[in-house]
Amino acid sequence: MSNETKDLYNYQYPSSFSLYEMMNVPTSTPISSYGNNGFDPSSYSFADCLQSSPGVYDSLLQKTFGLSPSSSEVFNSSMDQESKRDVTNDVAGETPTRVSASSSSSEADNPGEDSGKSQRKRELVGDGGEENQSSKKVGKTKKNEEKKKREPRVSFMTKSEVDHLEDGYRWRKYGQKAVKNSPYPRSYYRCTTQKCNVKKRVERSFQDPSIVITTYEGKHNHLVPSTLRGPVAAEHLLGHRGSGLLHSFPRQHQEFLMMNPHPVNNQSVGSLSYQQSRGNSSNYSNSEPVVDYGLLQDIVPSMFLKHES
DNA sequence: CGCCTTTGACCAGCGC
DNA sequence: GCGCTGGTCAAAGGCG
Repeated sequence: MSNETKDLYNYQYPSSFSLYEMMNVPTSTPISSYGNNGFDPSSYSFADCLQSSPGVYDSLLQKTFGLSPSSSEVFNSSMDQESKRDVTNDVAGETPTRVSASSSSSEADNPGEDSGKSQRKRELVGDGGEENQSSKKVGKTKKNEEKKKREPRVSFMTKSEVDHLEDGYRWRKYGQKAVKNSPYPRSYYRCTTQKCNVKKRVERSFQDPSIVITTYEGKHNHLVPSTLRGPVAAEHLLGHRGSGLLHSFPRQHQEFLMMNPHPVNNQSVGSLSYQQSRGNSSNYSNSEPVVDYGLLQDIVPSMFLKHES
């Protein structure tokens, strides 16, 4: 991998894209109708929204930076950075709910595999071979074999009394850690569906305990389980079948996204304006065939397609 | 009995 | 190299 990094948060995005457009939110729609969850798109930065979907993210990388998401480019999106950003930037005095996401080299080609770490662990526990005696030693050797790879991540900040938001999927908690500088622990969950390695972290903001920060990592490779714990059937909940990152989202966000299926008009939205003159957004002229719309269509179905026409 | 949470231990990455 | 921190494992126990 190269060491090149791109700061997508600080990148100067063209003003010809509206956050509302990307999220298919009618600008005239009052926030209160978004499911009463505090999910306010006007409070998001363009980059935040952009990165809320790896599909959007990848497409923009391609169009803006001319980079292929699957190439060797490395993006400056480590967990620490995003966590710090989420926690430190978003809470104090700002609109509480916000999304951010990051993407790095994906392991999506191996969705059913455990992480290298767990493989290593299993080898340790399993055969009891020569490696069984010194776990640390084994760890070092295994380390070189495969670098840790990260799935795309999406973070939400949601005002909620409960930590673990129902999203239609079944999760198993596999860890909990104390968070530095925070009295609230961080919980680690994994999708219980076999061969689905989607994970999520849930933590409470230490600055505003009413805010739950949920970070999803990976993409479900299956439908929403029919056996929901909640009273609402998953299919009904989501409104349509399919898989994708959208279905990793908390129900509130799904509802928010599903409630806004239509493209927006050209109204100005605070600092985020959707300009008529799309012609100057040459960066986004879709002369090249746009790659994977799977996630893209789930979240912002019309965004780039619209520009393609 | 199956599924889930809890929790201490372990490991990797990173900064100093 | 060392210490810190985030992330994960897996045994043990709880619960319906």
